[in-house]
Parts: sequence; structure tokens; C-alpha cells
Amino acid sequence: MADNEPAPPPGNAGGSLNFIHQIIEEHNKTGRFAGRVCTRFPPEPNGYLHIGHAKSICLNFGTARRYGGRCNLRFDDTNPEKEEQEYVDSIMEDVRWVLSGTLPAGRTDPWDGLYYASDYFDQLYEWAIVLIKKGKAFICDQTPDQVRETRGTPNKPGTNSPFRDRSVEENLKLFEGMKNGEFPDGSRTLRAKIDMAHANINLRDPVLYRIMRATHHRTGDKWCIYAMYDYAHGQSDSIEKITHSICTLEFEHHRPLYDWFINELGIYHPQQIEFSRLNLTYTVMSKRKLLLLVKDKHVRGWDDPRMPTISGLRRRGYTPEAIRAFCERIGVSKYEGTIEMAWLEDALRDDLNKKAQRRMAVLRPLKVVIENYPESQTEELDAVNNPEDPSAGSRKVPFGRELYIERTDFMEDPPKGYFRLSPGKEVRLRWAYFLKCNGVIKDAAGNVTELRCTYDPATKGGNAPDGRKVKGTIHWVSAAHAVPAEVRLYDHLCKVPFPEDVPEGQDFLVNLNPNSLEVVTAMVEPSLHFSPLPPGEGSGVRVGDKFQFERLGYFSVDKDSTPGKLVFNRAVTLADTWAKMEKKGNRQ
RNA sequence: UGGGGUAUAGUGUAACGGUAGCACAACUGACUCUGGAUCAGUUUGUCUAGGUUCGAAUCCUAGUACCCCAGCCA
Repeated sequence: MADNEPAPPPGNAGGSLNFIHQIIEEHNKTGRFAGRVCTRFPPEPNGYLHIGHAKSICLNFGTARRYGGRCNLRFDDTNPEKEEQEYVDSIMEDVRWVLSGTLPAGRTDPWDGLYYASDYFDQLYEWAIVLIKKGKAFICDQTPDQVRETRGTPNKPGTNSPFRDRSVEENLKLFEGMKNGEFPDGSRTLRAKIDMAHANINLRDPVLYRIMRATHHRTGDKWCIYAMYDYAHGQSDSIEKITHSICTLEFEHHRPLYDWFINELGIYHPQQIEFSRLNLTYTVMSKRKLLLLVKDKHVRGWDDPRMPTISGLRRRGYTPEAIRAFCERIGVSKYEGTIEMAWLEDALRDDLNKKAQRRMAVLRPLKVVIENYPESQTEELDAVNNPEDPSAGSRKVPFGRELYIERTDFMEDPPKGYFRLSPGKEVRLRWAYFLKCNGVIKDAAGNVTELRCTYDPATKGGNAPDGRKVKGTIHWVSAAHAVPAEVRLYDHLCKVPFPEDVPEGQDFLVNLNPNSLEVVTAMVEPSLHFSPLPPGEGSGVRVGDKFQFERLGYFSVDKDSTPGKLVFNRAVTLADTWAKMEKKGNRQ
């Protein structure tokens, strides 16, 4: 994909071509486009991009890159009622981010051309006149209801509009009147004159232009008629000399209509190729549904880390490399399946395991007092920053008489196979000493509030000179030095793998996971403190910095952080064999 | 009694008439100062029924299942 990025590991895509690349290579062989490859990514600026768009971005930009071609970013902004500049801005930011690190030196934008369908409004209007003059389009005065009623159904042909046989002169005059604002919104349309009995409903005299007085984010109030997507899209591709117009499956039966326009107009003919859109378990992926989640405040915004949006994934802690690896792994086909969320999560773990420095953080603290450790003593111990990357070096972590450990790392009455701390048992404190539990202090309700332990001074660094082994190693932070931090623990947005599968009359909202966000106050090691300074200035962590909290998962510094308060998002947990064993035990 | 698509392990994706492979998941085991990572191994598959062929996931015929289409949305 990129010059400075290693080739993807031999996954399912390794070595073999996806069906789109096969088609392109066939075209290159036969000279259909003279060896030229030009693709485009054509979002409508009516919402934020999601992981499904990332698949399309990787496909379109990756294909262009692969064949030495070009890829445009084009905003299909033909419906001013739904489109906003905010969305344009977010889309550009997200495309840049997904592709960041893959660009040749000196380039900031991944697109070879930045276009808007609104750039072509004048040309589209001229072409409409051409169609009218050819007798291939007419002004229709039917109401929306009448249009619907006369369109027929999949099983029943439609009937001709009574306005279908207006003269060319009258059509021309009325169309100009439409453009000049002489008629009210919705009172007339320009329609193609094709075949009201066509088996493909898209060819039953589709609407080309509607009257709509809405301020367009780019053309302002210049127009009060707007082309329909179907009329604009194919010609936009044609204008840009797109060779391979890659889109999702639902546009397959629009292709004959696009071809009809191109042929009637006698203009350059791109090749449209359809692939199946991405579906993921435990989430929803349509802009309509995501908009609903935002508008009705089921989540905290488009970039809520539970959202499958690119901005949500970014905030959660995903890296562009992980997103790209995921898109590479899932492949491209026309089969409409659903990818398991575990694939996405695995891609992130795979990336961050190599890159993220390790830190110790205790999510649900349980106090430990080491009775044989001197009262006022503290010391600094060496901790390796990343065992996968020696160049990451090491750091000092403070140790003292009082510590916090994870509540789940202690059990008073442990089951077989539990090798963390329990009365009389010994564990290793990561990078520190062996620790043995001698007593348990409880509150009136019987909850464990504190552990009384002893340590073995001879095991400093984590190894026993007598060669004795411990099975468990647990993480900890020194109570005297610990820094409280807000940690947001995320779970799947939806509580079932296929949230759209609901009984009649219900919608996916019933399947939202009520426990998708849990907020805890964790204790983290003091090397983690927030810096508001730009990267490179002073010490501390910045928004977006990622760490592995040992044994817990990967965490990213959230933008809500302030110098007085760190906020982390849990991007993904670590694989947890013990949790799996427990789950299996419970099932029996 | 419409049209357009798609069917290969649990999930995706290869194989383009010649040993059904890979990844994720699951399960074993090894190793480990993260029950992480890593390594080794195991289980599970060509929608069905016929046909052509020495040989079929692939070609033919007939079925079956699922998806999309009746916006002046994209």
C-alpha cells in the first residue's frame, strides 16, 4: 500500500488478487483504459465516516497506489438539506488520518484531486438540456404521491406520466423556469424518459432534478434546483475520467441508469464495480442509525469511543495502522457477510503490542500493607517499558510499604487453578518482590478492605536466589505515589452480535448494551502525568498517547484530560486466559 | 408469474478443470517476571440434487437459501 510500510503479512489477501484487482489487471491487459487507473472515494457530507468507509478508503486509495494511478476525494453534495461543512471537515480529517503514514514525503493530503459534485452543477444543468433536446427528458408536474403511485411495484409495471409528451420547447422553457425559481418547491421535476414498464425500477422515468430552496454549503443560494444523486454520480465520475468506479452492492441496479446517461450524452464511460459493504458484529453501521445514536444522546457524540466511526475509533485508541491492517485482512468480495468484532480488536492488539509502552495501573484498588517493610522507606525499581521493543528502555517505579493491587488479584477462597494472591500464598509483584498474604481485614459487611502481607527482601527485582518459583505475577502501584485517573472501560455498543435482528415493531435500540461504558477511578503509576504542552516539550503524556496497562489492556489518553486529571479510554483488553477459564467454569 | 446479486470450516477469504489453503475464533501443549506476547499442534468446510469429465468448489441442468430494488435520499 505504501512505500514506507511493510507489505501486509500473508493473510487471505497475501499473494492473491481480490476480484476488483483481477478486473483491473484484465483491463490493463486488454488496454481498456490504456493502462490508466483512476479511482475515487465519494462520501456524502451528511455524517461522520465509519469503519465501513475505512474499507472503501483503503480499497480506493490502495488500488490507485498499487497500480500507480490516482484517487480523488469527491464530496457527493447534491442534497443541501442534509449536508454540512462540519461533515466535510470531519471527512477530510478522517481520510487523512486513516491514510497517515502512507504518503510520500512532502505530501499532506492523500487525495490526488479534491472535488465536489457541486463543482459540476453547471455542467450537469447543460447536460440536462441536452437530454431534453433529445426528447429524453421531460418536466413532470406530478406530486410526489402521484409519482409513487404511478411507478408501479417490482411485480407491476408503472404508468406514464400525463406530462411525458410535452414538447421539447415547453420542457426547455419549464426547466429554465425551474432553475429561475418560478415554481414552488416540489411542484415539478425533471424526469428521464426511459420506460415505465422496465423491470428495473431505476429506469422507470427517474427524477433527475427537484426544486428545493435550501442553502448549499458551497453554492449558497445560487441554485433552487438540485440534481438527484443518480443523475450526478455517474457523470461526475465521467468528468473526472474515473476508470474504476468502486461502490457498494446496493448500486448494482443503478448501473444501467448511469450507463444510460453516459450513452445518451455520449461522454466518457467509467467502469463501475460493486463490492459488499462491511458489517461488524455487536455494532451498527448505517449513517442513519449512527446519527440517531448521536441525536438522541445514546452516546456522547460522533466521536464517542463506542461508536464504529473513524473519529470514535481514533478517540478510543485505535491506530491508523491497525485500521488499515484490518481492512487488508477482511478482503473484498461481493458476499454480504459479517465480520467478527474480534478481528478489529485483534488488529489493534497486534499493532499496539509492538508499539505501546507498558505501565502499571490498578483499576479497582485493594490496599496492601507490607508489614515487614520499613515504615518510612521507599525505593525506586526498574521496570522494562516494552519487552517487545528493547529500544523502549526502562523506567523507575516507586515502591513502598503500602500498595494497591487489583481486587480481582486476590481471592480469600480461590478455586483450583487460581494462581494470584490468596491467604498463605505467594506471588510476584511485577518488577518488585515476592509477596505473601498473611491476613485479611474486612469491614462490617464482610468485604475485604485491606491485606496484611510480608515481602521477601531477597527477591528484589522479581527473582528468588533460592530458585523458588511463583506461578503468578501481579501488577501494583505504590499507595504513597499513586496518581488517581479516570478510566473509561468500554464494552460492545450492542449486547448481541446482530443488533438489527429484532422482533417486528422493534428497532436496534433495544439491543444497545446498557453496560457499554463503565467509569472507574484507577490508581496509576506516577510516570503517568498529563502535559498540555505540544509533543516534544517537557515530560508527561499527551492526548492520544497509548499505553499497555500490564495485564489489563491498551489505554489511550482522552481529550478530556487536564493537567489536574488524567482520563484514559480502554481501547481493547488483553487476551485473558483466566477470564476465559472462569467463564467456562460458570457455564458448567 | 418482476429484476439484480451472492453461496467454500464458527467468521472472513483463496484455489480460475488437477493435493481445498490462509487469517481470526476455538481447543491441546511448550515457553514466559504480563494467565500478555511467542512457538508447536488439533478440530471444523465447497448450499442441494443430477449431469459432463480420468478428475469438478470450478463446467452444464434443475432446485434451495439469503441480500438489494417501489425517496423529489445517497
